[in-house]
Amino acid sequence: MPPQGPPRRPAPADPRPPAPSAPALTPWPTAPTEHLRDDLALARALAELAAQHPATLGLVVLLAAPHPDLPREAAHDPRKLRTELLALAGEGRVFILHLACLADLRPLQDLLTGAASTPPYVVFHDAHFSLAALASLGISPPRYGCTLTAATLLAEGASLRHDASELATLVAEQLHHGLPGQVQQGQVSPAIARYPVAAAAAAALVPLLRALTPALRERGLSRVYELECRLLPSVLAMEAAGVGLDVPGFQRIAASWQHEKDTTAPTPERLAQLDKLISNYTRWPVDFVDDDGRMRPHLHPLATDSGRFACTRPNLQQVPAEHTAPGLRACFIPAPGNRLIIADYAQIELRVAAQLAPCSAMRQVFRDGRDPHRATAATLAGKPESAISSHERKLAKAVNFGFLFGMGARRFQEYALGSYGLELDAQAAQAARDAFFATFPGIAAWHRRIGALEHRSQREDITVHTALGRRKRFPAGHFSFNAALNIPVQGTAAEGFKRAMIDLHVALAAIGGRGVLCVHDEYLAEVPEAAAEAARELVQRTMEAAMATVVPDVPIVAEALIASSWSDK
DNA sequence: ATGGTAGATAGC
DNA sequence: GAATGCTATCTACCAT
Repeated sequence: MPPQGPPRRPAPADPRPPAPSAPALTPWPTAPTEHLRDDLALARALAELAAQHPATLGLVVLLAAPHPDLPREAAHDPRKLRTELLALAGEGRVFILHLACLADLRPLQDLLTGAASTPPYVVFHDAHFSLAALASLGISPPRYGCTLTAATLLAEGASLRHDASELATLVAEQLHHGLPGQVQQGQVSPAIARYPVAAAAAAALVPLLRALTPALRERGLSRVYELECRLLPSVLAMEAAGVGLDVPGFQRIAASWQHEKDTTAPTPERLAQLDKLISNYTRWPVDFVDDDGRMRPHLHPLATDSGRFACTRPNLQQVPAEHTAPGLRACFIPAPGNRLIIADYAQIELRVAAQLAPCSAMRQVFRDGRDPHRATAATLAGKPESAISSHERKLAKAVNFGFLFGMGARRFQEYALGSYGLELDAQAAQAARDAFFATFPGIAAWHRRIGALEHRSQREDITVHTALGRRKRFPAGHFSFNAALNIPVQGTAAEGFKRAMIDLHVALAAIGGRGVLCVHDEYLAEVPEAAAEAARELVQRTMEAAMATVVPDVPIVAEALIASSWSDK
């Protein structure tokens, strides 16, 4: 049961001395382990457990050994491997369920879903992983917690330091690596070999979460912990749904890149771009398209410091847009008889920044239904907003996005040229920066406040947080002004988006639709043709309402449209 | 061979 | 005083 996250970028050097080496996994008394190898034993044991009305259970999933020809990165994938053992702990007892010997899992289903009474609270170490494994057994516990989620949030984006968090990490490490005695070739399976560790971990999970919960509360992390737990069913459903790919169309596009490279003598820049496209995407149909023509990337809701999702295998959050690779997004399509709903937020980062800074001028722009780019352009050009040309607005858009998160005038020159094709001299760049801060004084004050942390950061840790309390800690000497501006904004937007995902999962199911992809502030769903217009409005309203709960003082606008592919506008 | 890092480039 | 940020993945390179 390793943590399921993607490979993280290398952690920044931690200035503190290394943590003492992990103690052996013996802080928890291990109850005698009871093996359940037949349906009768399972039914009897779980009936005893249920009779005691255990409020809280610990549950650990061990997958079967991967087939030798399975790609290594799939070796811990609950979607690709069957579950071999469950370790279930509660009321001082630990059961090992040998699933290969069990034909009828209804007693487990009844216990975990509370068929007879209130469902128990099930503690996982990695709920995302464990719920995926249980889902493939047809079991979806409605009440659960997650020690990995708690530990990750308590780490605050820096290296794990909290004692209890180290315990959580230890559980995962032991499960992954700490085999008690090496597996002998041809003897027991790796899962069987690990059952003592799984049993100990299952017994540890309840006290572990009990230790972590007050820590979450003290750090103001309870709300974001609850959010991350409640989010998981929508993530699992989205991963299970995947998104349809027009494989022949995709292959035609890939072939056209190859053709262009051989035959058209492209510029060095275009050649580099073509090489990148070819190497990145040509193998996608082979590597990532399932037999039903759908791609099912792995979503990682907790893998980033900001709270945004990461996406891997493949990363569908960086599929080239129309201007980079014409026709590519057109290959992402709904199932037959369905339409796509494509929805995203309008200027979400500016709106969140207006909320958090706070900046009354920027809030007022949005409350008036005005355009923030025209507002900046008006200051810049000394004209009323109504008289702004499209060129002036284009410049102001670069100004707003560039300076919001602390870009300097010099860097802005390159940015304006590279991203917007605008040539500016140093004076014009500085004037643009001045105009931005003059238009939005609340933003300027916010930047000054964050800037003032710089010198404190030399000798003490600095922590910033999002609307729901997600924290990012910069260890002393490792402060980043720009990240301190950006992370609360990105993170707050991510939290509103995650709330929307929870609500959309429920709302779409009611009309036969389902979410298929999420890209930071963009949500893709597929819905039956006949429900498309109702779904479009539902998605738009749901997204706006959810974001408004974390950004209450600025109007939130989401735009949703009905489409036949991802490229439709 | 395997593993880690830097730099480039794609997305929002 | 200045300073966009957050990602994943590819290639090239260097180390073991």
